[in-house]
Amino acid sequence: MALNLNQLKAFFAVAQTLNYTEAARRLYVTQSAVSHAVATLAKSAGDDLFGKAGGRLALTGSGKILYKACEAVFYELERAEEQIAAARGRNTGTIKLGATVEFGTTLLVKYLKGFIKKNPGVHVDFQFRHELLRPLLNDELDLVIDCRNHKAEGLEKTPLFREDYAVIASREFLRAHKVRRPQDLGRCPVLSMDKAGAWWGNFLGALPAAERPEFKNITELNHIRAIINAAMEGLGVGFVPRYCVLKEFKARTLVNVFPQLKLLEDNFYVYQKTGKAGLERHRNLLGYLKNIKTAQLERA
Amino acid sequence: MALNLNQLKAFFAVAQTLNYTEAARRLYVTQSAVSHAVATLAKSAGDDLFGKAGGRLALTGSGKILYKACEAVFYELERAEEQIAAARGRNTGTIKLGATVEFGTTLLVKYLKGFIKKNPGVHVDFQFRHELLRPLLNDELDLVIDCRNHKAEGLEKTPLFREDYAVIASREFLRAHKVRRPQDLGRCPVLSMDKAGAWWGNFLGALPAAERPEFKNITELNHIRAIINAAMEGLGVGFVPRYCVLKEFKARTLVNVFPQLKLLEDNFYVYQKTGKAGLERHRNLLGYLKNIKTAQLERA
DNA sequence: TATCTACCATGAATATTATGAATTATACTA
DNA sequence: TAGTATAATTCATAATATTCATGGTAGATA
Repeated sequence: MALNLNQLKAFFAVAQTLNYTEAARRLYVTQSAVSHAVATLAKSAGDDLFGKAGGRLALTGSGKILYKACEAVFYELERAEEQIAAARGRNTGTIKLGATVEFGTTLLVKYLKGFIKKNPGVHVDFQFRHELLRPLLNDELDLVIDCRNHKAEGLEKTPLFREDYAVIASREFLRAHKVRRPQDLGRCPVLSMDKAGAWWGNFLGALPAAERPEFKNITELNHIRAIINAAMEGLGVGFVPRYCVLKEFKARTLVNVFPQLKLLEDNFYVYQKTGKAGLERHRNLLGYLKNIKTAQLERA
Repeated sequence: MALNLNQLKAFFAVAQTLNYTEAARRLYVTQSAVSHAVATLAKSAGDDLFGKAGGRLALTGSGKILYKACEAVFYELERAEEQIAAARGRNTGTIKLGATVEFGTTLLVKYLKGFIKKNPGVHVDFQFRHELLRPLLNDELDLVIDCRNHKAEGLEKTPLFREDYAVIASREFLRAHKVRRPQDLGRCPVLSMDKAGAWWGNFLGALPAAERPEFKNITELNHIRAIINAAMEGLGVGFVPRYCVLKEFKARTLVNVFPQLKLLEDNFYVYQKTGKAGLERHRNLLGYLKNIKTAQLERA
């Protein structure tokens, strides 16, 4: 079994994407090259590495064993590479950083300016989307900032800071719908990230069962900025992280509907694969991110 | 830094031998190939991996970092390779087993017949020498059985069994030298593995200080079998593990000089690099070896 | 069922990379 | 200073990886 890093890389990419064509794209070679590489590797391993389960590509038992080894091997080599550079006074490497759309576009890019300046050798790429877990798991992203609670094998989670939420609406809307108490929202159009209304969970959870409104009219909007704008237009009440609407509160274009209500808070976490947690550039970025305080966010 | 396993292997071999020519021999390629490989690797790492300290080759800082990574990487890959084979019902791989000369040649080879039969896929190579630690550390040996106490970074030690020693001499010799008590050995020719007489340490340590003989006449012989044969020829008194001379005692060609004396015992240990301890073939062999009881050795 | 479409496998040609033989360079030794 | 052991070079060649062009297959679509 004369192993070979190129073949292992090809195998690893296929294993992560479960798609030869996509793996080839990721490696900047042709699909044929990947196919050849994996075939040769399988031959020298003496066993097929991929099989087909219901039309889909899937790792065989041997494939799974090799995949684990590849993870360890590549992370180990990456670590060594970085250390060698670091020992010579250079920090290097790329961090593919993921975050939710609103947080990323409005705050993260601004706040990270300092980190990027401090670490000129480290390149940071951004991906702002709602789906963050899968890209993290198959190495499309290295580091992810999310307020959702993920659990997965080999994933490391670091708490960052707390965000609190606010119920928002325009002045006119409130007047028109006569909103006084939480129950009143039952008869209002409600803006939510999801049709089921789970998005409002933190709000509902903060209320005694008797006072919980039952939403009749939910409008789905898959971006927080869209919810904010819709609320300003008087299309409904929204529920968003407070840091997103500080300006609007100040400009009085939006109202914090229940300012006295103590809402359950969500925690922002940084997620990364355990194997990557040892990377210096990851540790540096994490250290930087940990200094983010909600206050600073509000100032930003 | 486009790494490559061949280059890493070349580098690793050079790092272990600190000699390009020797590394080449080990990899079954020419010195030129190794030189090329390491040079290319160094270029892509952006730093020299070896430097010369007083004419001797030595790892640079970057080299040391890479060496650590290589260790992890190669052991990881080897483990994967073995697991893949094992998952398909085959046990494979080679174990380079080291032991002291006398123990290895007389007992180990016999006793391991069972293991070799049970594990047809696993190949065992033997190296019986006195110097076992260094070959173990630079991977010339995978597993070493030794009664000496070694301590080194990243080395794992498993106790096997105890051996006890005996002072031996021929009947004629004892008569001629009138040996009755330990002190009498001071005026006898003494057979030892080392000129300094440290070999007899366990014997001397078993005696109260007052009864300790001071050897005047030490003959160095670097094989236990040689000591035994010399003792039989009447060239001196020897000090050897009891299991080596059971036959001679029975045939009355040698005498157990102080049978009543409770000699300090030495423990036999199996040593292996920590990284290799996870290998299945290692675990199997260790399990087999642990079943060795002194009694069985005597029967063998 | 015929026809797409999105995949992956294969074979031959080509580009790239590793290796070996021979030689030169270097450093230590006597 | 020559002698020895070792590493670096150079250049030709062998081995390997990659591409290009093509064929095959399974699932989806009409």
